[in-house]
Amino acid sequence: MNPSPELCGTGHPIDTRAVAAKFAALSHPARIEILKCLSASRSCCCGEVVEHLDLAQSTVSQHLKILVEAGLVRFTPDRQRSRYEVDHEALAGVSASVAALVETCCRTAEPTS
Amino acid sequence: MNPSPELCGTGHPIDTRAVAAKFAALSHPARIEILKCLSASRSCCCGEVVEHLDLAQSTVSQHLKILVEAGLVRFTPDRQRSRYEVDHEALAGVSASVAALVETCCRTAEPTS
DNA sequence: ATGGTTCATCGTCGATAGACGATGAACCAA
DNA sequence: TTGGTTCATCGTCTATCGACGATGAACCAT
Repeated sequence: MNPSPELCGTGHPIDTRAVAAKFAALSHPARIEILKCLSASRSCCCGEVVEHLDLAQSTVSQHLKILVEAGLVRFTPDRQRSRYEVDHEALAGVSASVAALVETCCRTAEPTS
Repeated sequence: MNPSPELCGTGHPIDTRAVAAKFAALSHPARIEILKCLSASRSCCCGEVVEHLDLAQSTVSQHLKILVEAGLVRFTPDRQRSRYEVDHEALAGVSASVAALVETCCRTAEPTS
């Protein structure tokens, strides 16, 4: 699957699997909606997200877990509530990864950097 | 699933489903590897990609199809070959979508950096 | 025409995703 | 203690993903 960590020889690594994992976490509409919901309220408990999403509580909980495991959302237990908030730095990191990927794919030859 | 096209009320739309679809296309390591391979050679036929990827030809063909359907790769039949090349603009569009999402998710908090 | 490439598609198969309801733990209020 | 919340987890079910080999179409060669 991944014969070499560096395929195109541009001198820019880009951890393929890690990047793909981030994308996978963002590849479901509900999870993007959750991100927007979380950011709109700065932080939410699970129940608040459920109100916005028209999905069962267990389903939302699963999506939240996926986002947390992907490192895009921070989780803080708060009494019987659960605080979820966007990890802005991590999200910015994804943005940077995408930008790097795009740059790699547009720099069709010379090993810069 | 998607009760309103605009959830967080920031005035920034972001088509959730479309963005999620783009991410889904990028959510597999092989497809990212293919993108890097394509960009490294400017354009490839299917067989060239197969050489790089250690996957069956039919599998690679499927991945290429997914990328084409997602609008990230352009396809041009060329005799018995098939030319595949990265759609740089589309890829840049994904990058912009991510940036917009990040911005949306950070606007309610402090703009640290 | 014949044979060799290249590639997309089909059918299959196992694994995973994504949805749900049910359940139980942890917490609060009375 | 009792009862009501909130939430994570479990078990289940269906649908899709991702892999493969086989097949056939389209295209060179000779």
